[in-house]
Amino acid sequence: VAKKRVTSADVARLSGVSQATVSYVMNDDPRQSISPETKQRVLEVAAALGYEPSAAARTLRSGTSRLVLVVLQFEQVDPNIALTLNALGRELTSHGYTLVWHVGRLGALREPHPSATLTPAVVLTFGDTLPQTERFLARFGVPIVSLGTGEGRGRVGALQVGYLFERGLRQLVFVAPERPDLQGFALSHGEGVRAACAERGLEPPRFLTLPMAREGAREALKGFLEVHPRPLGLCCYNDEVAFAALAGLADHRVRVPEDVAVIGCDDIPLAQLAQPPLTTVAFAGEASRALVLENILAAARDGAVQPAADVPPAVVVRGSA
Amino acid sequence: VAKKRVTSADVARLSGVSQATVSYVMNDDPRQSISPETKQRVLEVAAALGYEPSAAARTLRSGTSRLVLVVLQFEQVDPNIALTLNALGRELTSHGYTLVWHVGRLGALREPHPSATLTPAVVLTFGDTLPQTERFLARFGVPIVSLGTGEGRGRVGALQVGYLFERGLRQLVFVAPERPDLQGFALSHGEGVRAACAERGLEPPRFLTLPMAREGAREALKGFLEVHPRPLGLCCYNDEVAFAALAGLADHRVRVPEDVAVIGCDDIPLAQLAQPPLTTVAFAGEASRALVLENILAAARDGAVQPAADVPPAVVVRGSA
DNA sequence: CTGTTAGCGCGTTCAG
DNA sequence: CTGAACGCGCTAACAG
Repeated sequence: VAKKRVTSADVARLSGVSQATVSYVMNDDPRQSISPETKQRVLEVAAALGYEPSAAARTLRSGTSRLVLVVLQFEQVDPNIALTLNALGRELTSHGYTLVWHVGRLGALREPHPSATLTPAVVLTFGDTLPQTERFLARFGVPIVSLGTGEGRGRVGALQVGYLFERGLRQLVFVAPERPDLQGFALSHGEGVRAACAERGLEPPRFLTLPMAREGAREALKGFLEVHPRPLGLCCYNDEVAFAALAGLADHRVRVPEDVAVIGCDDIPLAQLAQPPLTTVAFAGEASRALVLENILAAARDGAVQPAADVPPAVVVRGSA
Repeated sequence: VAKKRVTSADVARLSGVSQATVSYVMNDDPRQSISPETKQRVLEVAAALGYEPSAAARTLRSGTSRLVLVVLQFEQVDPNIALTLNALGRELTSHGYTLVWHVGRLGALREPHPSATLTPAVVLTFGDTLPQTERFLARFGVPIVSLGTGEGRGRVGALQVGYLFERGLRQLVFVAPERPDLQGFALSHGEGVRAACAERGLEPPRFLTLPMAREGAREALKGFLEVHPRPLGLCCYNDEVAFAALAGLADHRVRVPEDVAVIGCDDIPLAQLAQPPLTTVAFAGEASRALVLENILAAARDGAVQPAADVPPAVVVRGSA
């Protein structure tokens, strides 16, 4: 059922002009002057035929596509990241670019980077690009724009410690998730917590890894609570982990925040619906989005690689700490 | 800084063969017999040069890319959907396809469908494709594979009602989210609830729309609870809405499940961590994934449009109902 | 000014 | 295993 594509040649023939003219009209080429009548006619024919220029041919010729690829090396997509990317996608659309996502870990496997199949104008990452991938992209002149870095996570640790310290907590814990796709970020977050504790003369934070299954979280917490005296302050890697902590604590009838204070990170939409409402750290994404957009467009134009946008996190105080 | 791309012609020249041979070797063309030595040599040269075939040229020539585009018309990505798509993506990769996501509503706007820029081999949807989009894709011979339909949501309603009915609840409520990107699905879900109630001779379900902000949820619930006698059974559109309901109920000191029973849908990872653990409806995704994969590959090969895969939902009993 | 001709970009594929 | 045409749109050079 091979429907033959409508090509610019078809449009040219039916409107009685040359292919070149069609191209000029379709792209509003400023270096050419086309009479209004011709322009009109070409556009009408194109619309009537449902002509849509072939992205492949266009990319082949111009050497670059109008695609922006964001690589999310996670198993799931953080709601806030989804929201931000959505907004970014809309803005890019209005600039003629299309934002697509590639979700999932890549690396160890022998497969080519998705950008090989996509030839995007720009690749967006979260500062978690492997060196080999960077080289790969550099070879093809695909600029990388970073949306965030491990550094951000480090600062989160400091904020969490600072807040809990002010609340009078002296015994702190870094709670990490089991998810392997997050270990890199978790490491730098944990490091931030450790450094902040040292800075305040607190003893080094304990490290606790919590499964996301309720029973698992309960068990892991049980052993931990038996060994460590309260009050305790839990610096959670993110809000999901904080939910697991909250659930486990509830199962052990531990009072939050009196006996154990819990602070998360990311401020996911469900955070405010936790029991008690989750105190957490939020990234003020809005402020920097314009900057990110600028970076992307600049990179798409002249391949300039900009530094990562700076997103300052801040504590959102609710009931859990 | 224009690095010149390595082309198949370069590889051909350096390995002393024709471009055609390079192509045959790279694609392992079964209709050609290439001597092992030649093959070896070509592959070595290609590797040494870092040759990567141009996706654009390939697409242009063969008329189809190795891309699979999934269109998610939501603002956020349901964790289970993310997990499923991730697994699917890995499987597709091993078949030489690349799965990319386009997230966000499209439609009313004048922008072209992302597939115009991507020329994917297949488009994946959730049965929420607009007729105009379908026509658009049909014109270019891009097959659509559906990963789910509104029907599925209808069946969810029946399951929720059935379960609550067995638990002795007679006064049921359908709780919808405010998110505009979900109204279509919510409608068919609500319809399922209504039908199931009618079938059992219950009075028609009330409809309640709940904001995702805690205060909003509390307020909305307050008015509702004043008017309606308990016990009440809440059929929630999804687990997020159920969390909002749970939070609001907790704020009003309503006992769950004794006074108000709450059942969600989707079984998101956080569901088991709710207070109390959330009873919900889960889709047994695993079973059907192989089928979906088959559908996609078949569609990519010969453009066959298969019926939507059948995913049977089931109740997961926990503490909230 | 208005529009045309012709070649390019790169991998695929058919007839030798 | 090769030569050469081909897919489709872009654009420099050129003609009316």
